[in-house]
Amino acid sequence: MFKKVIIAEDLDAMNLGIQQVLKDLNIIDFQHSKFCDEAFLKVRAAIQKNEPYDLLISDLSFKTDHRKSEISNGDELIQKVRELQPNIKIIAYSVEDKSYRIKSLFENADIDAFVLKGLNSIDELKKAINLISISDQKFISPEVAMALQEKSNFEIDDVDIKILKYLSAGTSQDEIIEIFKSSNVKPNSKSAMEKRLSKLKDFFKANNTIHLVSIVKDMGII
Amino acid sequence: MFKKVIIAEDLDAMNLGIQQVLKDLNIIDFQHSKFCDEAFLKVRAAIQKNEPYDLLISDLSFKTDHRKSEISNGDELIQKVRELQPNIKIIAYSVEDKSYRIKSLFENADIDAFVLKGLNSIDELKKAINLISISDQKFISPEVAMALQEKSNFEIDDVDIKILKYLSAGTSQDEIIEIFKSSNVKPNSKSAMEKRLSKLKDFFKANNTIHLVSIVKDMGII
DNA sequence: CAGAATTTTACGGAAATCCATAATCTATAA
DNA sequence: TTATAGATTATGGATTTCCGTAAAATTCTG
Repeated sequence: MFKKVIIAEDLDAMNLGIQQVLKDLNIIDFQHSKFCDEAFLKVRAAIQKNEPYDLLISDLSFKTDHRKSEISNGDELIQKVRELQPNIKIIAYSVEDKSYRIKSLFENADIDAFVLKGLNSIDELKKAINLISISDQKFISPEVAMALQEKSNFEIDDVDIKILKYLSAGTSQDEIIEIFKSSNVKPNSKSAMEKRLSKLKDFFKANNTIHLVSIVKDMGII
Repeated sequence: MFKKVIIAEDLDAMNLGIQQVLKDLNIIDFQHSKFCDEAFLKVRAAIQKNEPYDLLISDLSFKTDHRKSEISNGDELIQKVRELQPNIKIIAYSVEDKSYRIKSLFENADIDAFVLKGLNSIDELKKAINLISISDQKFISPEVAMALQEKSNFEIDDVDIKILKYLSAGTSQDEIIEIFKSSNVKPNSKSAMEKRLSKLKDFFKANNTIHLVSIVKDMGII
């Protein structure tokens, strides 16, 4: 079982719940941070003291603070911790249920478990901790398990995301083309833009561009 | 101090935190529901048994369940409980920080306190409970206190919301007009629609309709 | 290198939206 | 009743988006 755990979670009420879980599992050496930056510093300090954490439980979304922070969300924190300490086990514990993001956490940050905050998440969190403490298996909440199976034949690339972000920020298609041209983004013709949008609308089953932006916003893609 | 409390909160980890607060305040008679419908039924049952609750602490957003539910979110629950039992005290406890929605809770559902889930929300929750238990004062988390001051000279009415919702669902302006006509919504001409949209875009400083929908989605208005 | 396949770009007409102006309707007060 | 202000609707033209077709460019393949 894990000996030393760090929790990154901003909501204090939620923190209490997680700590209860750890106590139930007889894990007594744990610390928590309400800020990503702080959590990262603690991880680094622990390594330098040669007493590294062996488990990170991190939320994904954090309240944006008045003070400027290096790391603004859980995804980034997880990514940086993984780079710093490749052997640490990481559990993402979040209400985020969009397969796109969950998939990316497993693929890019190589997390060990994804537990969906929900009606029975405390049990799942316990299960996840137990499982990954004794093996290298991955744990994922059943409600979102299919997220990993879903392989979309259609890949959304960075340019697509860029276009969608510009659109949702009120930029017209022509303006986006101008921006792309002046910043040397590869396909930058009116036709290419229209074709991309058409594909996106097709893929997301959107009736029009407003609908498309609305959908991808809901999905957390932008 | 309150004698009998009901909590409506779906996330179990969060529930633990709230229950800890109540215990700290020596409130022992409390129940919680993970579903809005269930919470409402409990409130009604308590009234019929002549042992009504004197405090409701409710989250705003709930996981949508597979089973169809009458009441789908905290706003509706609060509204219905307020109608059923006008003298009950109500605390909304949520991460929602959009002034539009908070304002509406105080004005339409006459809630007694709004506590923002955050870094120090447990203290605030205690303060809120203490305050409204001994007086009829309102409590609101300092982070969002200005929400109530903000008086917008421009009123967004139900038709505006309806239009924005239809737009974000992929309905074209012409289609919305048809829908309005066949359901006898008052202003239902192309011009009226365009004028409304123009005012909304002006008010929200949106460049175009995509931008507008994007903004109001971010603000939680739709 | 030649040819094929794919991607990018160009073009044009249809449709939708945007925007300003004017006409019509409605309610209220003199 | 009539005048007037405000709201609703109508109209038309400019702009933008939509969508299909086709040319041009690039990449892939043998």
